[in-house]
Amino acid sequence: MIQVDTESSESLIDQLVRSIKQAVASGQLSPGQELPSARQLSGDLDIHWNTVARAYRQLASEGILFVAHGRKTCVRKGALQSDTPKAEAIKNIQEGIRDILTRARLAGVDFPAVSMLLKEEISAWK
Amino acid sequence: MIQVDTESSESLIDQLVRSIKQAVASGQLSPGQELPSARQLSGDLDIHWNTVARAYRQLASEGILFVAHGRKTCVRKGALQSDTPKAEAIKNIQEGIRDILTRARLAGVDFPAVSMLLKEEISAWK
DNA sequence: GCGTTGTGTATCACAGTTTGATACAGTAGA
DNA sequence: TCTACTGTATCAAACTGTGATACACAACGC
Repeated sequence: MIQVDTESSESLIDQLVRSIKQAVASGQLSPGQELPSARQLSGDLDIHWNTVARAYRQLASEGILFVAHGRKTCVRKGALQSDTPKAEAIKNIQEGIRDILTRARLAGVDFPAVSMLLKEEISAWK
Repeated sequence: MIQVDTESSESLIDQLVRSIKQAVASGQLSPGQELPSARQLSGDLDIHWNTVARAYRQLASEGILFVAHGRKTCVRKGALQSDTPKAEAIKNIQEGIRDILTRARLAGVDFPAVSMLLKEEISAWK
């Protein structure tokens, strides 16, 4: 479920943060649910456990996870009740959309196709 | 038109590459059109000109720009006729979409709103 | 032709970031 | 309370991004 690619130019921590956020947003990880320990997950992914611990801490600072010394890490109840202002979030999403449209056009994929892909992804979402 | 943010965590080169790609994809820069020299653009953006030169080279390696020693840099004719396989491009776009849906859900923005934002961006595209 | 000016290229050095190693400290449960 | 398991803190090595600066090629005016 949670994956990283050692070859990617994106840092391991960023990949972990993104991957875990996606798991939470998609419902693969529910509020309250425990995550594997940093050491255990790092073993599965074949990276250093400190890297996982750092990703956990970053997600905690963003209000997604609950992390405490000596205890298991879990998804924060309320991870899905954002505290960031909507306007900013929307601006952020717009930037992402512009980026996708850029990639699509440069790759010769037309915009109706992108719309369709969005619809598909939405219905694939749990 | 081309902008960078020195405060951003994204590297200057990546920002430039993204920004220029967007300009090409949106038609603000047309195939054949000359870009400002690295030194000139760097002056406008208040960064080192070597950084701009590096972004130009990266875009050249991706087939977007035509760069040659001693000559002005321009948008490659055929920048919009991609040579990357469609299947790969679509996978790439899907990843981008998943990322946007993740951000939306975590920010409490619902999916119909995302669809609408996409429609808006598409119609705003030149 | 030839010099001047403008362009991108190459390479080195410094700074910041990412990752790994390892010692530490808190928690839970037998 | 002891053990096994959590996350935390901190230092060092490797890597990456950026800047400085010397170089080489092209265009243009004389």
